[in-house]
Amino acid sequence: MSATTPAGVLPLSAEEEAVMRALGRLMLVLPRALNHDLEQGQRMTASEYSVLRNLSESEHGLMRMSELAQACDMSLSGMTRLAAKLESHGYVQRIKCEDDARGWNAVLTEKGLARLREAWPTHLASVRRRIFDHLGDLDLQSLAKALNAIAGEA
Amino acid sequence: MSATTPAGVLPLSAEEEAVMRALGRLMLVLPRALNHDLEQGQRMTASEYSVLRNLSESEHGLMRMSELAQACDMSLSGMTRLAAKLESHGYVQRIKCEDDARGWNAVLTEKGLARLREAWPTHLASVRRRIFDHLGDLDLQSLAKALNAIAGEA
DNA sequence: CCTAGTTTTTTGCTTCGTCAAGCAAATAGT
DNA sequence: ACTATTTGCTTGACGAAGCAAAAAACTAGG
Repeated sequence: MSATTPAGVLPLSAEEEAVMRALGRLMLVLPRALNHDLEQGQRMTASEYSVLRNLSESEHGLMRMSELAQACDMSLSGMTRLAAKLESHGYVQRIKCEDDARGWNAVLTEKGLARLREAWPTHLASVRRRIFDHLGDLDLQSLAKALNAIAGEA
Repeated sequence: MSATTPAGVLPLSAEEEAVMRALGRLMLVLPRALNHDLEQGQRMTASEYSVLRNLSESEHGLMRMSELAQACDMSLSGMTRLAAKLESHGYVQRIKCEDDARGWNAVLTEKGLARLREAWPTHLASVRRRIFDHLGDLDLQSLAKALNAIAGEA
Protein backbone atom coordinates (compact mmCIF):
# COMPACT_ATOMS: atom_id res chain seq x y z
CA MET A 1 0.00 0.00 0.00
CA SER A 2 1.28 3.42 -0.81
CA ALA A 3 0.24 6.96 -1.47
CA THR A 4 0.67 7.82 -5.08
CA THR A 5 1.97 11.16 -6.25
CA PRO A 6 -0.82 13.68 -6.24
CA ALA A 7 -1.59 15.72 -9.29
CA GLY A 8 -0.31 19.26 -9.55
CA VAL A 9 2.59 19.01 -7.19
CA LEU A 10 6.11 18.40 -8.29
CA PRO A 11 7.26 15.30 -6.45
CA LEU A 12 10.53 15.22 -4.60
CA SER A 13 13.61 13.87 -6.24
CA ALA A 14 15.20 10.80 -4.72
CA GLU A 15 17.83 12.93 -3.00
CA GLU A 16 15.26 15.33 -1.67
CA GLU A 17 13.17 12.45 -0.47
CA ALA A 18 16.18 11.11 1.39
CA VAL A 19 16.92 14.48 2.97
CA MET A 20 13.34 14.90 3.97
CA ARG A 21 13.15 11.52 5.62
CA ALA A 22 16.38 12.11 7.43
CA LEU A 23 15.21 15.51 8.56
CA GLY A 24 11.93 14.13 9.72
CA ARG A 25 13.65 11.55 11.80
CA LEU A 26 16.18 14.07 13.03
CA MET A 27 13.57 16.52 14.21
CA LEU A 28 11.86 13.75 16.08
CA VAL A 29 14.81 12.02 17.61
CA LEU A 30 17.44 14.61 18.33
CA PRO A 31 15.48 17.01 20.51
CA ARG A 32 14.31 14.10 22.58
CA ALA A 33 17.81 12.75 22.92
CA LEU A 34 19.35 16.05 23.97
CA ASN A 35 16.48 16.74 26.28
CA HIS A 36 16.87 13.34 27.78
CA ASP A 37 20.57 13.81 28.45
CA LEU A 38 19.95 17.13 30.09
CA GLU A 39 17.13 15.81 32.21
CA GLN A 40 19.02 12.75 33.31
CA GLY A 41 22.30 14.46 33.93
CA GLN A 42 21.11 17.77 35.27
CA ARG A 43 17.45 17.56 36.15
CA MET A 44 16.84 20.35 33.71
CA THR A 45 14.68 20.58 30.63
CA ALA A 46 15.86 21.95 27.34
CA SER A 47 13.46 24.87 27.70
CA GLU A 48 14.91 25.80 31.05
CA TYR A 49 18.40 25.54 29.69
CA SER A 50 17.44 27.70 26.78
CA VAL A 51 16.16 30.42 29.07
CA LEU A 52 19.30 30.46 31.18
CA ARG A 53 21.52 30.41 28.13
CA ASN A 54 19.69 33.20 26.38
CA LEU A 55 19.75 35.35 29.47
CA SER A 56 23.43 34.71 30.01
CA GLU A 57 24.18 35.88 26.51
CA SER A 58 22.10 39.01 26.78
CA GLU A 59 23.40 42.41 27.68
CA HIS A 60 23.16 42.36 31.46
CA GLY A 61 21.63 38.95 31.88
CA LEU A 62 18.37 40.79 31.48
CA MET A 63 15.58 40.46 28.95
CA ARG A 64 12.00 41.47 28.53
CA MET A 65 9.59 38.58 28.80
CA SER A 66 8.41 38.93 25.24
CA GLU A 67 11.96 39.12 23.94
CA LEU A 68 12.88 36.03 25.91
CA ALA A 69 9.87 34.11 24.69
CA GLN A 70 10.81 34.91 21.14
CA ALA A 71 14.43 33.94 21.66
CA CYS A 72 13.38 30.60 23.10
CA ASP A 73 10.69 30.20 20.46
CA MET A 74 7.94 29.77 23.00
CA SER A 75 4.59 31.39 23.45
CA LEU A 76 4.43 34.25 25.85
CA SER A 77 2.18 32.33 28.16
CA GLY A 78 4.54 29.42 28.17
CA MET A 79 7.36 31.75 29.08
CA THR A 80 5.40 33.32 31.89
CA ARG A 81 5.00 29.92 33.46
CA LEU A 82 8.52 28.79 32.81
CA ALA A 83 9.93 32.01 34.23
CA ALA A 84 7.75 31.60 37.28
CA LYS A 85 9.15 28.16 37.79
CA LEU A 86 12.74 29.27 37.37
CA GLU A 87 12.08 32.18 39.69
CA SER A 88 10.74 29.85 42.33
CA HIS A 89 14.06 28.02 42.16
CA GLY A 90 15.96 31.27 42.43
CA TYR A 91 17.62 31.04 39.04
CA VAL A 92 15.83 34.03 37.64
CA GLN A 93 14.21 37.12 39.03
CA ARG A 94 11.49 39.21 37.50
CA ILE A 95 11.77 42.90 38.09
CA LYS A 96 9.53 45.66 36.88
CA CYS A 97 10.66 47.52 33.83
CA GLU A 98 11.50 51.10 34.71
CA ASP A 99 10.41 52.83 31.57
CA ASP A 100 7.30 50.77 30.94
CA ALA A 101 5.21 49.72 33.88
CA ARG A 102 3.52 46.97 31.91
CA GLY A 103 6.79 45.26 31.25
CA TRP A 104 8.93 42.89 33.25
CA ASN A 105 12.53 42.01 32.87
CA ALA A 106 13.70 38.51 33.52
CA VAL A 107 17.11 38.69 35.16
CA LEU A 108 19.59 35.87 35.57
CA THR A 109 20.67 35.54 39.19
CA GLU A 110 24.09 34.47 40.38
CA LYS A 111 22.56 31.15 41.28
CA GLY A 112 21.09 30.90 37.81
CA LEU A 113 24.41 31.58 36.18
CA ALA A 114 26.06 29.01 38.41
CA ARG A 115 23.38 26.52 37.41
CA LEU A 116 24.03 27.18 33.76
CA ARG A 117 27.75 26.70 34.20
CA GLU A 118 27.05 23.48 36.00
CA ALA A 119 24.80 22.21 33.23
CA TRP A 120 26.90 23.37 30.33
CA PRO A 121 29.46 20.52 30.35
CA THR A 122 26.72 17.93 30.38
CA HIS A 123 25.09 19.55 27.43
CA LEU A 124 28.36 19.96 25.62
CA ALA A 125 29.23 16.31 26.09
CA SER A 126 25.76 15.36 24.95
CA VAL A 127 26.09 17.42 21.81
CA ARG A 128 29.49 15.92 21.08
CA ARG A 129 28.25 12.41 21.52
CA ARG A 130 24.93 12.78 19.73
CA ILE A 131 26.06 14.92 16.87
CA PHE A 132 29.67 15.58 16.16
CA ASP A 133 30.87 12.08 16.80
CA HIS A 134 28.78 10.99 13.82
CA LEU A 135 29.65 13.67 11.38
CA GLY A 136 32.95 12.34 10.19
CA ASP A 137 34.85 14.67 7.93
CA LEU A 138 31.78 16.47 6.68
CA ASP A 139 32.25 20.11 5.82
CA LEU A 140 30.86 21.84 8.86
CA GLN A 141 30.78 25.25 7.34
CA SER A 142 28.43 24.36 4.53
CA LEU A 143 26.37 22.24 6.88
CA ALA A 144 25.92 25.19 9.20
CA LYS A 145 25.05 27.34 6.27
CA ALA A 146 22.42 24.89 5.08
CA LEU A 147 20.88 24.46 8.49
CA ASN A 148 20.78 28.18 9.04
CA ALA A 149 19.16 28.67 5.69
CA ILE A 150 16.37 26.38 6.73
CA ALA A 151 16.03 27.57 10.30
CA GLY A 152 16.41 31.21 9.46
CA GLU A 153 13.19 31.50 7.53
CA ALA A 154 10.59 29.09 8.82
CA MET B 1 27.49 38.41 30.72
CA SER B 2 28.54 35.01 29.42
CA ALA B 3 29.24 31.48 30.51
CA THR B 4 32.93 30.76 30.39
CA THR B 5 34.32 27.49 29.19
CA PRO B 6 34.12 24.93 31.94
CA ALA B 7 37.18 23.04 33.02
CA GLY B 8 37.70 19.51 31.77
CA VAL B 9 35.58 19.69 28.67
CA LEU B 10 36.94 20.32 25.25
CA PRO B 11 35.12 23.33 23.96
CA LEU B 12 33.56 23.37 20.54
CA SER B 13 35.40 24.80 17.61
CA ALA B 14 33.94 27.84 15.95
CA GLU B 15 32.50 25.70 13.16
CA GLU B 16 31.03 23.22 15.59
CA GLU B 17 29.57 26.03 17.59
CA ALA B 18 27.94 27.37 14.46
CA VAL B 19 26.52 23.98 13.55
CA MET B 20 25.24 23.48 17.03
CA ARG B 21 23.48 26.80 17.16
CA ALA B 22 21.96 26.23 13.76
CA LEU B 23 20.83 22.78 14.76
CA GLY B 24 19.38 24.05 17.98
CA ARG B 25 17.36 26.61 16.17
CA LEU B 26 16.40 24.13 13.49
CA MET B 27 15.08 21.60 15.95
CA LEU B 28 13.01 24.28 17.57
CA VAL B 29 11.66 26.05 14.56
CA LEU B 30 11.22 23.50 11.82
CA PRO B 31 8.95 21.00 13.54
CA ARG B 32 6.70 23.83 14.62
CA ALA B 33 6.63 25.28 11.15
CA LEU B 34 5.77 22.01 9.44
CA ASN B 35 3.25 21.18 12.09
CA HIS B 36 1.72 24.58 11.69
CA ASP B 37 1.37 24.23 7.95
CA LEU B 38 -0.27 20.86 8.32
CA GLU B 39 -2.64 22.05 11.00
CA GLN B 40 -3.63 25.17 9.16
CA GLY B 41 -3.94 23.59 5.76
CA GLN B 42 -5.32 20.22 6.70
CA ARG B 43 -6.52 20.29 10.29
CA MET B 44 -4.11 17.50 11.00
CA THR B 45 -1.22 17.23 13.40
CA ALA B 46 2.19 15.93 12.44
CA SER B 47 1.66 12.91 14.68
CA GLU B 48 -1.54 12.02 12.93
CA TYR B 49 0.11 12.42 9.58
CA SER B 50 2.95 10.25 10.74
CA VAL B 51 0.59 7.45 11.69
CA LEU B 52 -1.25 7.52 8.39
CA ARG B 53 1.97 7.70 6.45
CA ASN B 54 3.60 4.85 8.32
CA LEU B 55 0.56 2.69 7.91
CA SER B 56 0.32 3.49 4.23
CA GLU B 57 3.88 2.37 3.74
CA SER B 58 3.48 -0.84 5.65
CA GLU B 59 2.72 -4.20 4.14
CA HIS B 60 -1.07 -4.16 4.04
CA GLY B 61 -1.64 -0.83 5.70
CA LEU B 62 -1.50 -2.81 8.88
CA MET B 63 0.78 -2.58 11.87
CA ARG B 64 0.90 -3.74 15.44
CA MET B 65 0.37 -0.95 17.90
CA SER B 66 3.81 -1.32 19.39
CA GLU B 67 5.43 -1.34 15.99
CA LEU B 68 3.53 1.75 14.99
CA ALA B 69 4.45 3.56 18.18
CA GLN B 70 8.09 2.82 17.53
CA ALA B 71 7.89 3.93 13.92
CA CYS B 72 6.32 7.20 14.97
CA ASP B 73 8.71 7.51 17.87
CA MET B 74 5.96 7.76 20.43
CA SER B 75 5.22 5.97 23.62
CA LEU B 76 2.82 3.09 23.41
CA SER B 77 0.31 4.88 25.55
CA GLY B 78 0.53 7.94 23.36
CA MET B 79 -0.14 5.75 20.37
CA THR B 80 -3.11 4.14 22.06
CA ARG B 81 -4.67 7.56 22.43
CA LEU B 82 -3.77 8.76 19.00
CA ALA B 83 -5.05 5.58 17.37
CA ALA B 84 -8.27 5.87 19.33
CA LYS B 85 -8.73 9.37 18.01
CA LEU B 86 -7.98 8.39 14.44
CA GLU B 87 -10.29 5.43 14.81
CA SER B 88 -13.08 7.69 16.01
CA HIS B 89 -12.68 9.66 12.80
CA GLY B 90 -12.74 6.48 10.77
CA TYR B 91 -9.22 6.80 9.41
CA VAL B 92 -7.94 3.76 11.19
CA GLN B 93 -9.41 0.61 12.54
CA ARG B 94 -8.09 -1.59 15.29
CA ILE B 95 -8.63 -5.26 14.80
CA LYS B 96 -7.60 -8.08 17.06
CA CYS B 97 -4.46 -9.89 16.13
CA GLU B 98 -5.20 -13.43 15.04
CA ASP B 99 -2.12 -15.17 16.27
CA ASP B 100 -1.77 -13.30 19.54
CA ALA B 101 -4.92 -12.40 21.38
CA ARG B 102 -3.15 -9.70 23.37
CA GLY B 103 -2.21 -7.83 20.26
CA TRP B 104 -4.02 -5.35 18.09
CA ASN B 105 -3.38 -4.28 14.55
CA ALA B 106 -3.95 -0.76 13.47
CA VAL B 107 -5.30 -0.81 9.93
CA LEU B 108 -5.53 2.09 7.55
CA THR B 109 -9.05 2.43 6.18
CA GLU B 110 -9.97 3.64 2.72
CA LYS B 111 -11.04 6.87 4.29
CA GLY B 112 -7.70 7.11 6.06
CA LEU B 113 -5.80 6.58 2.86
CA ALA B 114 -7.91 9.17 1.14
CA ARG B 115 -7.19 11.56 3.96
CA LEU B 116 -3.47 10.98 3.62
CA ARG B 117 -3.60 11.58 -0.12
CA GLU B 118 -5.48 14.75 0.55
CA ALA B 119 -2.92 15.96 3.07
CA TRP B 120 0.15 14.92 1.18
CA PRO B 121 0.31 17.83 -1.30
CA THR B 122 0.02 20.32 1.52
CA HIS B 123 2.83 18.67 3.34
CA LEU B 124 4.94 18.40 0.24
CA ALA B 125 4.49 22.06 -0.57
CA SER B 126 5.32 22.92 3.00
CA VAL B 127 8.51 20.90 2.88
CA ARG B 128 9.51 22.49 -0.40
CA ARG B 129 8.91 25.96 0.88
CA ARG B 130 10.41 25.51 4.32
CA ILE B 131 13.38 23.45 3.38
CA PHE B 132 14.40 22.91 -0.18
CA ASP B 133 13.79 26.42 -1.34
CA HIS B 134 16.57 27.50 0.99
CA LEU B 135 19.13 24.89 0.25
CA GLY B 136 20.56 26.30 -2.92
CA ASP B 137 23.02 24.04 -4.67
CA LEU B 138 24.05 22.19 -1.57
CA ASP B 139 25.04 18.58 -2.02
CA LEU B 140 21.91 16.78 -0.90
CA GLN B 141 23.49 13.39 -0.78
CA SER B 142 26.08 14.26 1.79
CA LEU B 143 23.54 16.29 3.71
CA ALA B 144 21.24 13.31 3.90
CA LYS B 145 24.15 11.18 4.97
CA ALA B 146 25.07 13.60 7.73
CA LEU B 147 21.53 13.93 8.99
CA ASN B 148 21.07 10.21 8.95
CA ALA B 149 24.27 9.74 10.82
CA ILE B 150 22.98 11.94 13.59
CA ALA B 151 19.42 10.69 13.61
CA GLY B 152 20.37 7.09 13.20
CA GLU B 153 22.00 6.75 16.57
CA ALA B 154 20.40 8.99 19.17
C1' DC C 1 -7.26 65.55 29.64
C1' DC C 2 -10.04 61.83 28.47
C1' DT C 3 -11.47 58.37 25.57
C1' DA C 4 -10.33 54.83 22.25
C1' DG C 5 -7.16 51.74 20.69
C1' DT C 6 -2.61 49.09 21.33
C1' DT C 7 0.78 46.62 23.59
C1' DT C 8 2.67 43.59 27.54
C1' DT C 9 1.92 40.15 30.56
C1' DT C 10 -0.98 36.95 33.04
C1' DT C 11 -4.79 33.61 33.67
C1' DG C 12 -8.33 29.92 32.20
C1' DC C 13 -8.97 26.25 29.57
C1' DT C 14 -7.80 22.56 26.42
C1' DT C 15 -4.86 19.31 24.02
C1' DC C 16 -0.98 16.32 23.58
C1' DG C 17 2.05 13.14 25.31
C1' DT C 18 4.58 10.81 29.20
C1' DC C 19 5.08 7.73 33.17
C1' DA C 20 3.24 4.46 36.41
C1' DA C 21 -0.02 1.04 37.29
C1' DG C 22 -3.09 -2.41 35.83
C1' DC C 23 -5.45 -6.11 33.09
C1' DA C 24 -5.28 -9.91 29.98
C1' DA C 25 -2.96 -13.16 27.23
C1' DA C 26 1.16 -15.83 26.36
C1' DT C 27 5.17 -18.31 27.75
C1' DA C 28 8.28 -20.89 30.97
C1' DG C 29 9.26 -23.75 34.94
C1' DT C 30 8.02 -27.39 37.90
C1' DA D 1 -1.82 -28.81 34.90
C1' DC D 2 -0.46 -24.76 37.85
C1' DT D 3 2.04 -21.05 39.20
C1' DA D 4 5.33 -17.28 37.91
C1' DT D 5 7.07 -14.09 34.72
C1' DT D 6 6.92 -11.42 30.69
C1' DT D 7 4.64 -9.00 26.97
C1' DG D 8 0.98 -6.01 24.69
C1' DC D 9 -2.11 -2.71 25.34
C1' DT D 10 -5.15 0.57 28.00
C1' DT D 11 -6.20 3.80 31.68
C1' DG D 12 -5.37 7.46 35.26
C1' DA D 13 -2.93 11.24 36.78
C1' DC D 14 -0.06 14.67 35.56
C1' DG D 15 3.17 18.23 33.25
C1' DA D 16 4.25 21.20 29.39
C1' DA D 17 2.76 24.43 26.24
C1' DG D 18 -0.63 26.66 23.17
C1' DC D 19 -4.65 29.84 22.26
C1' DA D 20 -8.02 33.08 23.62
C1' DA D 21 -9.56 36.39 26.76
C1' DA D 22 -8.65 39.40 30.74
C1' DA D 23 -6.04 42.94 33.07
C1' DA D 24 -3.03 46.65 33.28
C1' DA D 25 -0.51 50.39 31.34
C1' DC D 26 0.93 53.02 27.52
C1' DT D 27 -0.18 56.32 23.34
C1' DA D 28 -2.85 59.50 20.38
C1' DG D 29 -6.64 62.27 18.46
C1' DG D 30 -10.05 65.39 19.63
